Amino acid sequence: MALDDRKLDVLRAIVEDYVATQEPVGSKALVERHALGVSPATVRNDMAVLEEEGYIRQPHTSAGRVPTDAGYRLFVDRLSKIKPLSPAERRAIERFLLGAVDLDDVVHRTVRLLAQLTRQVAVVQYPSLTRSSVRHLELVPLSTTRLMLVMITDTGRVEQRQVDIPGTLPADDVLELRRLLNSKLAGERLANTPPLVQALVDEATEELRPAMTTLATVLLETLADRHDERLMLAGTANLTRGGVLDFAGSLRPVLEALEEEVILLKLIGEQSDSPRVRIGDENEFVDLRATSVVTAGYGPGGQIVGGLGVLGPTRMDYPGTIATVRAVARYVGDVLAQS
Amino acid sequence: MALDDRKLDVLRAIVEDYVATQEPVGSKALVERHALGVSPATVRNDMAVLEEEGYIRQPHTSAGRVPTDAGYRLFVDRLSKIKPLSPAERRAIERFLLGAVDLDDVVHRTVRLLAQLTRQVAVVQYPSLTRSSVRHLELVPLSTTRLMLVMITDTGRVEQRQVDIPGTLPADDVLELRRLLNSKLAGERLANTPPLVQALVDEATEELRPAMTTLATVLLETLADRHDERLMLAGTANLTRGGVLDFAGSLRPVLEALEEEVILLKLIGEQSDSPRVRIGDENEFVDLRATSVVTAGYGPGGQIVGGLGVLGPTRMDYPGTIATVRAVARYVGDVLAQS
DNA sequence: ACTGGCACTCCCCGGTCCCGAGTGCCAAAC
DNA sequence: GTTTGGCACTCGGGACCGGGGAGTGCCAGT
Repeated sequence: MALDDRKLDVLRAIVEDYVATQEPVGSKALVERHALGVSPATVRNDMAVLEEEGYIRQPHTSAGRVPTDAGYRLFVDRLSKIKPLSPAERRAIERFLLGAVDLDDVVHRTVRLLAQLTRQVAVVQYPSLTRSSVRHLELVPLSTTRLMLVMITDTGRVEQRQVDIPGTLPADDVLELRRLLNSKLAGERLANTPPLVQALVDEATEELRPAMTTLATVLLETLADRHDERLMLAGTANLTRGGVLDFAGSLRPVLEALEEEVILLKLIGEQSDSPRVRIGDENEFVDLRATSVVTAGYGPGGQIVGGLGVLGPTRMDYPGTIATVRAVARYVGDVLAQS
Repeated sequence: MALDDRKLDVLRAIVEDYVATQEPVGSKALVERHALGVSPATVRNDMAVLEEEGYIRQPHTSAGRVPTDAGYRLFVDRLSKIKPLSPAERRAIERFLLGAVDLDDVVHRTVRLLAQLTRQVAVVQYPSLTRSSVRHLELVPLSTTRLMLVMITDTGRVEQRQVDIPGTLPADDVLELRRLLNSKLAGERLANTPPLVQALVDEATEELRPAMTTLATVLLETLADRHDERLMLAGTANLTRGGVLDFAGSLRPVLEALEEEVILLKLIGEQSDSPRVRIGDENEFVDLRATSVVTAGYGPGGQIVGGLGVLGPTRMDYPGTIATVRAVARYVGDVLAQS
């Protein structure tokens, strides 16, 4: 059976009421709170259809209805308009992010801002190294056989590694190594550097070859392993709002999933510009089947360099959350662009 | 009334049993599990005294006894010997920390290790800037009017700031600025730098003065404001072990306190070498009155540069936790020393 | 000083009952 | 055909109750 407009209205009303009250909503309460223009009995018939179609369900016989994941999905896709943020909210975001002094500070402020605005758990990924470009490479001699390699990217990330050089290295050679590294790599996207790094090794003079080889190894490792990706979390306390009841039984698995960076990176990685919503069991991680995740990519000038998002109970304010995530992602992109 | 040895034994037994079982312990169970050599009735008399003295209490009439905060305190101070860690544990710590590639990685691994070993919430403070020394300062030109100032410390911290220079700055001047900064500041403890920075400004030539002044401002800000201190958290999921029951009613306030970096910094800041234990309401933060905190300072070669610790229910395994915190703090100090 | 005995207290657990919200269905009305 | 009012029914949740049991405090005896 196709769902006519009124049934969709009923579904929307159920979602909105349930999100607001956190209690199963009955037919009578529905007609009282919303101007549906029909009687409770009619609403009951509609509800029966909606239930048959899998959009709502009863926690137990003779309780009100609660949206299913499919119901939320339909609501998000077709029934809700993204609320524009109020000018006050926009100003708050802007003011909060503009004071940041470095990338850590940007990420830190962003994640707290997101958690505060959405009243949920927020996650922000640092700009991915492979999607950044080299701005500058620096070599700092620590001893005659040891260097610190510092890489600064255009997204503000600074990576440092200690490198043990085979044999000793005169100061002039260090300068020459630095010059070579920067002339070849500065401005390049890190994803493109492996062949360039190899070329540096191949072209190095006899004296510099061993040191350059070591440096190359370290550089490539930096890109290859999991150090590429970092992230920051905030707002876990928000999981306990509205009683622990939100999370069927226990929020333990959710907290555990939040500690697994691999999981979080999968959630917020590979994003597009506009927010993506995963509802309940659309999520690939079983521990998060009671939660919904709203994520978006961010980056300077439309180019995506990282992801961010929030996580909360499936019973969440989707329009508001989506609007906030989108707005914050954009502002973060702007902040990164101007630095 | 003074507490004779047997009463202290009884208290110790109560603490140990309660920590193990998480249930109020009665006189009968006590004589069964511990070789006290007396009858339950005698133990009951002792318990009555211990209760009168405020070391234990009954949740309700005719339940077993539970240690009070004062009871735990006495236990920690006089009744428990620090368990030495097993060789296997020591090896695990060592292996886990040795693979770290940079400071972020050290802190990250440390906090996860602590959380895992103690099965509680772990906090690790980054080495405090004011207690570190400058290893190197680098200036990277971003444009003709903008520099990035990168400061590398001996504890591995790397701080970066963007600096807008009044007027344009030739490449040679940048090199000269860098030379000046490093010659004056390299090797100095950051706490001692403010007068040195001022001297740099005073001694600067006409051309360099404006740029140097700006750089000085940024440097001093970096030390002054809260950016000095950072920290990392792990193991919040452990708060939910043993049911939510641990935390009288709700763990909400605890999670909220954990989000307040100011609170955490106060907890783990200003540490001495040996672990410090705060039990229940000894804690200055009301939100943490149901928790105990075990903290220690760490740093290379006995010099303290930061703090770390764990937080859990007052009902925790103090000897084990103290031993772990101490061992981890030492190993972190070693790792920092050799880098 | 320690112990065994004993009465007492009070939590916990299971069962029962009642209430109310909400439903499904049906026949009547529009 | 759709909507509506009526009505019987279901079931969760809270209140109430009563027995069992763990644990205690106290006392008299050794």
